[in-house]
Amino acid sequence: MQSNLPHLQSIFTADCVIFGFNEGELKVLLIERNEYPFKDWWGLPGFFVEHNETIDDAVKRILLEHTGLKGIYMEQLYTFGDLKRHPQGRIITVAYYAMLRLEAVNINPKPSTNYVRKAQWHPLNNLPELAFDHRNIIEKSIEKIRRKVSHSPIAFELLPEKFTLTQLQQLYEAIWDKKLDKRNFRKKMLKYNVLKELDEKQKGVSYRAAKLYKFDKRKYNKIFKNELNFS
Amino acid sequence: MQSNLPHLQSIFTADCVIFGFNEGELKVLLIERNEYPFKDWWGLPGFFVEHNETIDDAVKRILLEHTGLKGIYMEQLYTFGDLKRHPQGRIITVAYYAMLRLEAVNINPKPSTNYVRKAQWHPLNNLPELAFDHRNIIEKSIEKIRRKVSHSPIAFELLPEKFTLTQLQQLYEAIWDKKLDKRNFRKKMLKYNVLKELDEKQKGVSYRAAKLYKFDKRKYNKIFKNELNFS
DNA sequence: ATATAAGGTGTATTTCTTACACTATTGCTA
DNA sequence: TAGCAATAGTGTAAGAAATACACCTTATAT
Repeated sequence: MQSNLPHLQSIFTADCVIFGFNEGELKVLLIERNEYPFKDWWGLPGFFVEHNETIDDAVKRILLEHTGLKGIYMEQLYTFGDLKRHPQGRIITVAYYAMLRLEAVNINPKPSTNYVRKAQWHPLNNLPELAFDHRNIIEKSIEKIRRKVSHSPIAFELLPEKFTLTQLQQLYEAIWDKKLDKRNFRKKMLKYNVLKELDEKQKGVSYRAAKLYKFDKRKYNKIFKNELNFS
Repeated sequence: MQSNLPHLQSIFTADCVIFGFNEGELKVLLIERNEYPFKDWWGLPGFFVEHNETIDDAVKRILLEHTGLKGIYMEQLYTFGDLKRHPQGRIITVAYYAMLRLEAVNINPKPSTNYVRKAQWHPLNNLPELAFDHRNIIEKSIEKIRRKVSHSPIAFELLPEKFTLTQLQQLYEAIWDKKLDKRNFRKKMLKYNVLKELDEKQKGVSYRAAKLYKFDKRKYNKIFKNELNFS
């Protein structure tokens, strides 16, 4: 191969769609922008990728700078490249998504970058108007997790470590936006044999407390080489 | 929103993974490169995206210039951005894939661009050494179509308009790289009710000729709002 | 003590999946 | 032209999974 080829640059951004689940609702983590374009608007955590970092690294760095979140595993979703999506020219963006335990993480109220004023969870069903094509990116993400949740146990990533079967069911209902049958749901979930029943009950509720369960990752890895079928 | 923002550029490429099916084998369309880097190597059809075209448009244009193929519907697969994937610097590439009826299309033996010497089908199980990270891109594509073929009838895109059930079965066997039971396969396929039996038989074979079938897209669209489950 | 609110449980029916082997048809060739 | 070679085409029984459906239990609050 010939050397001394011209060195080319590339300028593009990476955006993060971070899902959480709380009080029976799916939430998305948004930031309030402190810079043009779309100054003062809400949008996804996202920024330019540097020349010397992979996209995977960039998206982690950006999430950390914007929200304080660290060590989150994100998956690539899609690359958006409409000509009009960015006012400064055709800037493509590579979008990533992740699902996490909302109550197990701390959002930094004061981001480490001046480009962002603050980060905040917003219910998926009641989003503000968003910068760029971020609304569209979120919609694509939710379609993705709907497909993904059918054959892989990602839903557990959204729940606290110890959860009740009702919480688990509510999560599936929120993702699919439809009601499920309680008995059939439990039968199916328990049959997969990836839940570990704990000797512990819910606390602080004013009705009969439910048993708590844990997702048993070891059992899961043993039993399923490839894919489950939660649907 | 403030105007007079600086105008930014972006330099990146788009690559095409085009699958065909023929003689019981999956094939990929490769081009022989006529330019540095990787001059004389085989690789995927792919090139730089212009500033005034969407990625979707670019990938269509590039495929046409490299192979003569027109009007092919491609879906985005993934964006690859390793630091070392391109010798001219960190050039990311947005990969697309498509499946098509190999015998229904004509590959242009003389590409309309000087960057490419010729285009040719190669069996997936016997690929030459490839430029850049194109091997990796092809592997990701085959994983994608394996997942996709389980819940959507894309396999029909690879077959000639009229096909036998054995051909259909061989295609699924090639995609999943495993043998299927003939009786169960036929039962399941016919039950979905998206095949139309024709009054016609295979010709030119030296054994009992098989019935020909067509994929009935109208039936499909009527019956299934969302997804099938071919698995 | 009673009301409230959610937890927790089983069965019958239907549908889907799987495993499995022989006869039928056509063209070729000795 | 007999028969061989090669693939087409077909059914059933058993087990697994999906679905539809309603009532009693338990903890807390008043």
